[in-house]
Formats: sequence, C-alpha cells, structure tokens
Amino acid sequence: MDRRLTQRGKERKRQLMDFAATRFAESGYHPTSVAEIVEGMGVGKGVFYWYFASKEELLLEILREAQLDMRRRQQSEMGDSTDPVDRLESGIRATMYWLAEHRDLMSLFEFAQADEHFGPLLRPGRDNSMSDVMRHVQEAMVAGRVPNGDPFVVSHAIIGVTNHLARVFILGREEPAEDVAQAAIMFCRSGLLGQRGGTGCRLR
Amino acid sequence: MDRRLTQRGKERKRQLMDFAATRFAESGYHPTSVAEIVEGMGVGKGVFYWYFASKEELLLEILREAQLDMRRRQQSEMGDSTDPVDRLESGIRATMYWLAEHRDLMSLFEFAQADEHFGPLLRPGRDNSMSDVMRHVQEAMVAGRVPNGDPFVVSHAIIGVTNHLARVFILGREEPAEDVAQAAIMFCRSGLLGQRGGTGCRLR
DNA sequence: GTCGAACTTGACCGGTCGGTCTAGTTTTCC
DNA sequence: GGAAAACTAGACCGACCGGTCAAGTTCGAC
Repeated sequence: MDRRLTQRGKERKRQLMDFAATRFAESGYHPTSVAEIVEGMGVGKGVFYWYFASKEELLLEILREAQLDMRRRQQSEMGDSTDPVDRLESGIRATMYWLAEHRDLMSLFEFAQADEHFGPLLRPGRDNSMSDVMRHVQEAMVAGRVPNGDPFVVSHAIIGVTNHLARVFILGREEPAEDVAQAAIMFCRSGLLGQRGGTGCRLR
Repeated sequence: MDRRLTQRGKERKRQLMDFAATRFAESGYHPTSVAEIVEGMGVGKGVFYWYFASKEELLLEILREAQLDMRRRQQSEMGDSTDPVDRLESGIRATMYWLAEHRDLMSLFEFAQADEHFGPLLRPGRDNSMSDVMRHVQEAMVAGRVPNGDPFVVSHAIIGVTNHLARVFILGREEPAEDVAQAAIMFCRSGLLGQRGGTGCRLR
C-alpha cells in the first residue's frame, strides 16, 4: 500500500491508526471489526482500504511504528552516560516512561507477542532492542562492573523484570513510571552487582 | 454445563480439551474454529456442544484446569524445605518443569493473559500463585535472609524473571528446564541476597 | 478553469463463524 | 428386555466479517 499522500491524507491515516490502536487495546484485535473502526470515526469503509491494504497491515504498521519509537527513546536516553550500568538503568527508565505514555501500545504489544501470527513478525524489532541491552551488559562485564555470566541470559532477565513490572504496575495499577523504574532498577542492580541499594522502594 | 458423564463421556471430554488446547496453541484461539476442532477429531458438532456450552467455556475450562495443576505442582514442590529462599527456588524450578512439560498450555496462558476478555478471568488464579510466592518472600525478609523491601514488588520481579526466561528459553528455544531454572534462580538470588552464586550459567 | 490525482461513500459480496436442532444410536441400570 | 439417559451426526441458521467496487466529491498544480 504505497500511496502518495497529501497533508490531509497523512492526517487521516494518523487518525485511523490512533483510533484503531485504542480500539484494539480496549476490545482486542480480533473482536474489533473494520466496520466498527470506520463507524467509530464516522467515515466510509473505502477510507480504511484507501490507506491500508488490510486490517492486518494496519496492525503491523501500528506495531512497527511503536517499536521504532520506543527504541528511539531508549537509545537517546541511554546515550549520555559513560558507565554501562548507568546506561542500562537509563534504558529501563526510558522504557517505563515510554510504556506509561503509551499504555494502549503496551497492551497491543502484549497481544501481538502472544499471537501465533503476529508474534514472529515482532521478532526483528525485539532482537534489535535486545542487542542494544546486551551490548551494555557485555561492556559492563568486560569492565568488571558486573560479574561474568551469559550476557544473553542476563539481558533477558533484565527485560523480564522490566516488562513484567511494567505490565503489573503501569498497565494494571497506573503507578508512576519513575517509581516502577526504581523498583525494576533496584531488583536488577542487586542482581547484577551483588549489593543492596540504599533506600527502600517507594512503590505502593 | 453440568452434565452427568459416564466414563466414556469423561474420556471424550478429555480428548476434546487436549485436542483443542494444541490447536489453540498452534493457530491461536480466535483463528481456530469449532468446526476445525470437531473435524480434526472426526466427530460431529453435536459432540462439542454436548460437553461445552460454548467455545469460550472450553477455553476457560482448559485454563482453569491448567492453573490448578500448575499451582498444585508448585505447592507440592515448595513444601519440603525449611528455608524460605530454598522454597522460592523450588517454586521457580517447579514452574520451569511444569511449563516445559506443558508448552501448549504455556502459550495458551500467554494468549489469555494478553486478551482483553480472558485476561481478567485469569486473575483469581494468578493472585493465588502470587500470594504463595509472596508468603515466602515475606518470611525470608522477617527471617533476615533477604533485605527488607516491598514483598509484593519483589515477588513480581521474581515472577517476571521466571516467566520471561521460560517464554524465551523454554517456549522459544526448547532448552532444558533445569538449565533455565538455574539461570532464573541465579539472577533472582543475586537480586535477593546480594551475593553472586558460584558456578557459571550453563544455558547456551 | 480544468484536469488528474487524492480522497470518500456505502451498498454489496462470498465466505465463515458460533451455535441450534432433530433425529438417531449406544450405554447404563433396573 | 426395556426405558431413560448419555451420546453422536451433520444439515442448517442468522449474523457478521474482511474486503470490493462503481460512483461521486474535493483538492492542488498549472
């Protein structure tokens, strides 16, 4: 679906994607019909198929854009520090903030990841983010900041903590991103460095 | 759907549930039609609706049974030890083994958890498992085996690591449950105790 | 002003879905 | 052996789904 779009066209497409994302997040991808989307926006069905080849393509585009945006945020946030562990923490914090700002997209990720069809299509993007994390873990190990181990496993453990806490505390309980980030960092840090952080956890 | 079932009836129902679980795991819940299930089993549609009120009920029953079975396994495995941290580790190990033995059900959980309709229905069961974990964390904190903190957050962090590593290494890469359990335990332990375990990780 | 591209409408289509129902067969139990 | 209960088959149903299309409108470039 490669169409030359005018400014107006781009705006329409944006509206469609945003609206669909909320509906998908609210009611689920399968249960939300194309008819529902266009009716909800008060436009004809032709509009939908002018901008997207299919319902599936729409979701894919939403997902791709979201992955890209999240990764950009993570990378820009992780850029500054010289210490690899600090960079990791910035990454966790950036992730939490992004997810808190895009709760719809978070639940869309949840769905897509578990889905037999869409899950595999998410892989490339996830692998990219994964290798971002892994690079810093590896660097931290080389620098002796973190005990040696399999960086792949450790990276996945970090991602597991981050994602799960995000799901429970941000998606489920709407806690402030900063607090959740702190909790995740604290657990990961103790896991990584073998020492307990000072202050207690603010969460709850 | 409360029917008196003969032995034969119970077996049929079992077959239906097992077969449906595999199909749901392979192709997804929504894309798998009731017609597909009964055709795949070589029976008529009447059979399906004799045992289940609806497609949704079927999934619910599968899910409920699976949750119960997993929890039983976790509890029986966690029972022995006097040390709360050991119990936690046994729980992680039990979880990994169970998930490795029921990969279909694991991906069904993934789906249901992310689903807008089924997700909430999974809550009660998850809350039960959650409080099992939390009890031991709390006990470990009281006993001074683990630094103080919010047991709710720490428990979720443990669950996050366990589930994510299971998803990646057991569902995705079919690694041995024992190795994955070791990896999860190692990460959680360092996180919990502030000390690095001795041996390196066997995974990969 | 005009012409083609961008955009929009909504009736329509074939197909599939979850679920019903009737008519039948088998099993169980007295 | 006979009646009731358990079980099975599969044609059938209305609803809805994703997607098409012909026709019409608006916009922007020249």
